[in-house]
Amino acid sequence: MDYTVKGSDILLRQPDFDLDETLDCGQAFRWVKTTPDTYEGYYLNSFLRISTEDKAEGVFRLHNTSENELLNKWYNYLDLSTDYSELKRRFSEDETLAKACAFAGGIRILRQDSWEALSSFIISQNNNIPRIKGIIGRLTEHYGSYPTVEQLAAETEESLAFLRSGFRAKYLVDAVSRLTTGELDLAKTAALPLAEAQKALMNIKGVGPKVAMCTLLFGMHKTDAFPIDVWMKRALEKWYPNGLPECVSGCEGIAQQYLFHYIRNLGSENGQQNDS
DNA sequence: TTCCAGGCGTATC
DNA sequence: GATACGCATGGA
Repeated sequence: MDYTVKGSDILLRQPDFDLDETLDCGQAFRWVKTTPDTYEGYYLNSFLRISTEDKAEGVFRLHNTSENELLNKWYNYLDLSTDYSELKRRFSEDETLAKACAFAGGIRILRQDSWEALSSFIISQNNNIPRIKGIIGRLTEHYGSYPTVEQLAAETEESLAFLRSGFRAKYLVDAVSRLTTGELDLAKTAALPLAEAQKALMNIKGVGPKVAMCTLLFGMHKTDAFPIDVWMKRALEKWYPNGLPECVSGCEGIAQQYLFHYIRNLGSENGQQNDS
C-alpha cells in the first residue's frame, strides 16, 4: 500500500481504483456522490469522505482520516490487500473479460459488514438500484445510522411500513428473528464452505440463491460466490453458454462484478442495446 | 398505461 | 426439478 499523510488527510496511491466504479456499481448502497470527484459514506458507523485527487496517477484523498484508521479500517474495507492488476491479467485470458476489465478497471469488491450486506440484498430483490438506495436511506435516517440486528428486534412488518419496502419487510423481520434467536450466526456462516453457507442463509424467508450469494460475496468476501441476477443471466447466455472460463476459478465473484458492470453499460459504450 | 427492477415463495406438474 | 405466476413500489 502506497500512501502519505497530508495534514489531517491521507493521500492514497492505488491505480486499480475508481470511485464511481467501486462505490456506485450496485454492490453498496450508502455511498453518496457529493461532488464530481467526491463520495461520502460509511463502513458500519465510520464515516469517510473520499475524493479523486489525481485520476491519471490514481491518487485519492481520504479526508480527516488518521493513519491508524486507514490501517485498521479502510485498508480492509477497500480491499487494499488484493492485487487487482494481477486479477485483471488473469481474467484477461478470456476475451470478454478482457474487455470488461478494460471498460471498468477500477472496480474493487468492498468488504462490507455481513449484516448490512444481507439486509441490503434482501431489500434489493426484484427492485431497482435507485429505489434500493431510497429504502436504505429511510432505514438509516430513521435509526440515525445503519440499524443493528438488536435495534430491529422489536420491529414488525407493520412497523417497518415507513420504509415502503413492499413485500420485503416481512423478509427483513424473518432475518432479524433468526439472527436474534441464534438460529443463524453470520460469523459462523462465514466460516462454512460456500455451498453450506449459501444453504444456511437460504433458511431465511426471502433469501434465495442470489441474495445468499451477494451476502457471501459482498458481506463475507467469499470471492468464489457467484450471484446470478437478471443481468448476469443475460451475460451468461450471451458470452458463456457453456460455463465460466477456467481463468476465473476461485474468483468467480470478482469476475462477476466486472461482467455485471460491463453488460449493464454496453449501450453507453458502443451503441449496442442492453436488451434482446 | 404498461413495463421493469442485482428474486423469491408458492402452486402445479 | 422445472416452470408459471403473483408480489409492493415507483421510475421510465
